[in-house]
Amino acid sequence: MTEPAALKSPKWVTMQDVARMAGVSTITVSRALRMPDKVKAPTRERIDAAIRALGYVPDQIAGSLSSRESRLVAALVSTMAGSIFASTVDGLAQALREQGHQLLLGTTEYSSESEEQLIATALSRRPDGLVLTSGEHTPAARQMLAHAAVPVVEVWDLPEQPIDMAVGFSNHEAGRAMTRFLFDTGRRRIGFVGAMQEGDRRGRLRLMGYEAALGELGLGAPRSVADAGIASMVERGARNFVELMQRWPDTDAIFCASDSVALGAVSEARRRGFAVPEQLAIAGLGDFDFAGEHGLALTTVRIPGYAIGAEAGRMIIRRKQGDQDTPKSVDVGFEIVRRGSA
Amino acid sequence: MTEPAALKSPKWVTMQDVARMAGVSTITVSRALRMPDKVKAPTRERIDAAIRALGYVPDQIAGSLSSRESRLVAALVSTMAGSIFASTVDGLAQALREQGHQLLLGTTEYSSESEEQLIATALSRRPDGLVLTSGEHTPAARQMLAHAAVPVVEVWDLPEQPIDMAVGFSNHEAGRAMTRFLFDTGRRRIGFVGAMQEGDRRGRLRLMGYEAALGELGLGAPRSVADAGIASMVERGARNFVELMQRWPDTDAIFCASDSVALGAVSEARRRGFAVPEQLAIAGLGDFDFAGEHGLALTTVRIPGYAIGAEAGRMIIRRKQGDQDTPKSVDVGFEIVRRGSA
DNA sequence: TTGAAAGCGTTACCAG
DNA sequence: CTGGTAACGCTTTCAA
Repeated sequence: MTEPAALKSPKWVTMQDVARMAGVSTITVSRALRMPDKVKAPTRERIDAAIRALGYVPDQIAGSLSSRESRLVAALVSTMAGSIFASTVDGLAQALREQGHQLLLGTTEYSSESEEQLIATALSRRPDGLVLTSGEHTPAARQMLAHAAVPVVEVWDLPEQPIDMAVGFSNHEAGRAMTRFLFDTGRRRIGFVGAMQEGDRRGRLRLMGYEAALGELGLGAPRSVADAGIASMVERGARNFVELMQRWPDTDAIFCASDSVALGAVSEARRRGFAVPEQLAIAGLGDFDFAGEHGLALTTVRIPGYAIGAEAGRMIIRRKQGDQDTPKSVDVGFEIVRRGSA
Repeated sequence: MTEPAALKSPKWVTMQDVARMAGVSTITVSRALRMPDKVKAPTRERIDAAIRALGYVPDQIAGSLSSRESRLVAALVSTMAGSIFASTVDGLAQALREQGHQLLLGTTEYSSESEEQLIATALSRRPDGLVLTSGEHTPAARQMLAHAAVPVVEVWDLPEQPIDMAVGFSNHEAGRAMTRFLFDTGRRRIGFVGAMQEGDRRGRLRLMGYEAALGELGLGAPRSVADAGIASMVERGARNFVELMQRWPDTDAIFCASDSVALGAVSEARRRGFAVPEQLAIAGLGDFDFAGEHGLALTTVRIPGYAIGAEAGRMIIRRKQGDQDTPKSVDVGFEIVRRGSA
């Protein structure tokens, strides 16, 4: 009850106020802010002085409504936990800021709403672009996005039928490449751990790449364990590892769907007395923070997550600026990084 | 060149269009959307039908300008990489969505702009609240925030002079508690690793807590190593570990400023043949993803990061709704979790 | 180089 | 329960 006035009228300084103080019209203030060259120096200086004196902060909401551009890009990710999208979001935020745009972040995992709902909520901000990490979309969602005519970038995968644009790599090839790498280091009884049954397109693709390599190399039937009901990837890695070794005790190498899964597998393996990598090679995918040489020293498939985010941001901006030949699909590739675990 | 029209006029369906189709005025559509009870059922149904038929998505920009509420909360974090704020952002996003709000995320680390600039940019969206992770603020920044009269929540710390509200824990107490815990498990020559010289208030506080405990327990002079120029926390942990053991070879326990630092220290220690925890106990802080029992099994100070984010979101909403007695400061506490490393 | 007027799409405020 | 009218704070467009 001490400051009802402040609550009732958190009155922002408006462009009008600045204009009055500087003795010009609002449009001139607007110009001084956005195209300083088009305003005579003395005028501009008076305006700048007024802005500082009043502590004026432009109202982007009004600006956006008027100019019909929000300078906002929305990104929808499952979770930030688990390291997967952390650097991608960093890269995206960075690229956007460099271009004077901001990031609207939505997380989907703990949400009961459908993807359509989430997309609709994002679209209600009239973003200049949308970054999607999910990989699979309902026809309704696709239609909604087409209808909105907003640049869309799908990341961390290269869908055959991208909604609009995509920045990522071939998860299938990555799975195949690591399997072949393990083969090249002498392993012959290679298992796979950590893909989920459903809603995990990327994991499934990695698994399929692994299976393809197995076939090409004549390594026999796949040894893979998947499951649904486990919360964390690390725990999944630990549990699936145990199951895999029970079913195929002579396994000499395990490729994990991600570094988080690999962390669980490596930890459980060491706990159970397996010598990693001598007795059992374990490899991951992602090259997450903790996998580096100063940390777990995990042999992994490095994915340039930061670059994915940055490129996605740039593509949206370019498209927005009317660039006709923005690439539809950018393959950032991957790289096998051999460290201590395989 | 196939659809220049679509590019030139990504014409959004407006409330006007819906109103026309349903044979009502726009304000009735608006009401049907926001207060369905205040609209007669048949009318509402016609409106809903029109909305679906036209694929209408409300324009929050216009709505915000008119209602003077953005339903947007801005969060400024240093980076998403490094696991620290991942679950806090998840918690925040989740709490906000439950209340019909969205998250505007800004990262500061790779930015050359000052905090003032970043805050100003955020404020230009007229957010309903601001979540700050930095810990230290220039007088200009504080003034700007005061001027804006926007709810502000500082997280992961409990400043003595919060700008407005705070959700966190005592970093000093946490440092003290872990040091005492190490003492209780029999360690007497305890080192500290991983605080930066500057711009790292929380790390400094943990170090001070460690030093305080040392004094109280009569454990002699601090053994701490800090440095500035290392990129990743994991690498810092590895490097500082080496330096610490060179200067004080008889050290029998190390408390690390964060789990990332601890990961580096543990890894380097094992690489150099130290038996962890028998010969050398190593503890971290944070209870990050990778530190769990299925992973590194790191003894650590668990910080409820998700809860911090969720509570911050709720506080902003409550404040916005005019709750007079929103707590100024919420201590979420911490908890020592003993696992394999100490 | 500057300005006046007309929106942008929605919601607040009053009427009916 | 429904609607008319006037904002909201800025940018666009057209003139001067």
